[in-house]
Amino acid sequence: MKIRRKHPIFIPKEFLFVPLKLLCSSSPSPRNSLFNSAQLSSTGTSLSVDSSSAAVTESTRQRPKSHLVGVEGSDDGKFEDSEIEKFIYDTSPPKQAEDPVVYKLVRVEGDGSLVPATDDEIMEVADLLKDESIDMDIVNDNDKNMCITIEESSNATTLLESSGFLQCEKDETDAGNIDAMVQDSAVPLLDNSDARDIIRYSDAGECSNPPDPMGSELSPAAVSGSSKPDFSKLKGEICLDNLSIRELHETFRATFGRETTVKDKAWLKRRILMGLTNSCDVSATNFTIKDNKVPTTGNEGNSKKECSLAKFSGPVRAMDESNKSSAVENINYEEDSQVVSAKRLRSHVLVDSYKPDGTNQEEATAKRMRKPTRRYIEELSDVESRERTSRLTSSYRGSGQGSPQSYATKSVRSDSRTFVTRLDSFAGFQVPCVSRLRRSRPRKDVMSLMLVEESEIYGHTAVTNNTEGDQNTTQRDSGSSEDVSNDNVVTVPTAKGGMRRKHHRAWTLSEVMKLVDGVSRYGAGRWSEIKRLAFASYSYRTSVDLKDKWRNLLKAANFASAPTDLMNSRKHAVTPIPAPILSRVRELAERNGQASPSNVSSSKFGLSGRTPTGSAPGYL
DNA sequence: CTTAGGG
DNA sequence: CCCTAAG
Repeated sequence: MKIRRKHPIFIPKEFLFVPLKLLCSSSPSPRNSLFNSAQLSSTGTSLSVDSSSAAVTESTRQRPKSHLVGVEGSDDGKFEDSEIEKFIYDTSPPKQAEDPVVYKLVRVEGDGSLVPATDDEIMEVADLLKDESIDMDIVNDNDKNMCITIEESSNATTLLESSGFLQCEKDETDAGNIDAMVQDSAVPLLDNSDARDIIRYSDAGECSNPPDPMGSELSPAAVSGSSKPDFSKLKGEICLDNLSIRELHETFRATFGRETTVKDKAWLKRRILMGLTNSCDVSATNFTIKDNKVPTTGNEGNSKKECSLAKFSGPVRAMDESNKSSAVENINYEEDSQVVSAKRLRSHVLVDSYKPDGTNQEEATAKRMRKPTRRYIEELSDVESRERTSRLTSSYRGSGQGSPQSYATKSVRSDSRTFVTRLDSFAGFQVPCVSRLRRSRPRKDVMSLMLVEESEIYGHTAVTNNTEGDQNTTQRDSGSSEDVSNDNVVTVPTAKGGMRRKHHRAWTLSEVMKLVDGVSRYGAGRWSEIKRLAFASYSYRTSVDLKDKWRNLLKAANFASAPTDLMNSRKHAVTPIPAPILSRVRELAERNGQASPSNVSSSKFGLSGRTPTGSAPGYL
């Protein structure tokens, strides 16, 4: 048998696969009512808490903010839009002819209404599916248990990476294995020539899932119960509130094609509603971080969700995890999903394992703990690491630098296997905190600087004093700035065998000018002042940095004054500091009674007179 | 914490 | 640039 891997299918958020049966049942109610009742919105934000569980349960994972609705239904042809028909795969298996599942691709409008997808849109999605080499099997077996498998048939590595999806059945680092698998995997069913192939019906036998997925994993009731979903409950206005548990169960079965033993009415309702929207916005919308805190406490909704999620067994949890991962990744924090326990994704999820009392909460919590961040990982030796960490803790704490109290707990393996990096105090979440291990400066700086700095044109003094703008973690972080952390970080071998980080950020001319200006204004030595006033925007320059730079400038200035050749060579090579600036430096140095290192004797001696250089007299 | 100086 | 010793 072919080896197949379940994989989320990524569909633009505006799109939905909606079973016609549900979408446009012959009921009197408008076709949109169903979804409106579910508070479906194109952004998915209103689909809070419950959507997650629904999504998870359906096991059709996709990128947050995508909706993939999969519910059984039959086409009663209410959609007149002919183009949609193209998307319908109406050749249901012979045996299932009486009750085929027909999906339509629809677009979700901002107001939550559904609009039949146009040809272009269909193709778009189709291409999407195809590009990702995914195919989705919808198995409709005799028991009416729906089995949706999304399989990935190529380039697992890329996909996994891009989706933050964890390699489920394999070892994370085993790329080769993946490749091998990929080659073994099924040829995509998708064929550009026919979008309908995207959705395929097949017998249970074709389901690549482990044998007997239904029987073994579904509650007995599902098997023994009436073999055909009862859609009656789904017709017309959905008014779940008025339904009894019993009815809810019916509806549930109609919606998901299987039974549930859950007794929780509210839960059932949510599940049913959400099952229709099947959004994976879990983390994206619900896990928003506010004020550096994850609203877990006191938020019934969230905690409840957690519970729900926790209820699901392995596969589901894995997906949940991946969800989070990708969500996080959307904010652009690279990470290795390390859902260690991630099993394979399965379409048939065990909803039935849900228990209203929320027993496994800790498990969920534990799961959420892992939040890999590949960056800023210390590769220091244990010794140094410890040293540094302790240092950081103590100084940061006391200084009230205000950065989230999270510390790199460390470690990476060169083989790309990243491990836990940061643990945040709150909610056991690891917040993608981009604070650098920069000594004495863990806060916002990182952000603010990126925006300014490099943008400056060399030699141009136009220093956009962007105030300490606290560019919050929310925005940005995409292209531009990364460098700060990535590049410039050179590891220098230490005597003890450890490696220490060396952040090198070349001083731009404008910075130098600012520095000179600052010195002239506040005087050399008052680095903290200068830093605060003149370098407010250059948060990455510490007062020490300024001091060092000034020292270097002095050296350069005094050195450059005499030999021209050397100066030139240096100019081109290292720091092309314009003569005028050096002059000023010299002038200032002299004014401040600073002796240039290399010139000590001379200055000390013949300082009675003004410095020879034609420095602008009376500057200041 | 800020400076100053050495590495 | 980092580290540390001194106010």
